[in-house]
Amino acid sequence: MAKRYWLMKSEAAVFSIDDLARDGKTHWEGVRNYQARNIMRDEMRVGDLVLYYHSNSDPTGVAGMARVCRTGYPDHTAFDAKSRYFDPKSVKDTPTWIMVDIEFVEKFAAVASLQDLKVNARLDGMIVIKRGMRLSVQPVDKKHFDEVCKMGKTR
DNA sequence: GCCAACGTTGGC
DNA sequence: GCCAACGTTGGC
Repeated sequence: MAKRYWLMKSEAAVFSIDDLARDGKTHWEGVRNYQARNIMRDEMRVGDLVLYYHSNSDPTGVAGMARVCRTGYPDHTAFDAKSRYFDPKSVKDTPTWIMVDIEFVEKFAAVASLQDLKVNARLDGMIVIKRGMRLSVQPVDKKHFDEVCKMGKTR
């Protein structure tokens, strides 16, 4: 199967590209949206590349690149009553929520800001720049992926 | 099945 | 901090 490309959002204050660089890899826990879950459960493969997006940040935008290193498996934080991601409706036999693991690839020289993504005609149609788009795990066309990487490396 | 109310996301 | 857009819930 051909390699696919994704974008994943994280609040920079919660877990940033610097945190990922420090730790090397991480569990992508806490996704509580069915569309995003379905992507992680059904579509992500080891080796797929990920644009690492900082939301609620200054600037908000793509801060680096990561790679999927483990395919979907149950998100254990949903079972933990003390976790902020606890979901009493998710039971261990039939887990509602799924996570993947991703590993650090690189931090961009400069954040490819949302503002810059929006004005780049080569990125027309990219999901993340659509108004009101909240999906935290989303597919990215290869041509868009390559263009964002170029922006991150050359600015 | 409809849809109003509610909670959350996330840009600004 | 504000608030628009969105997803989910629950009454009917």
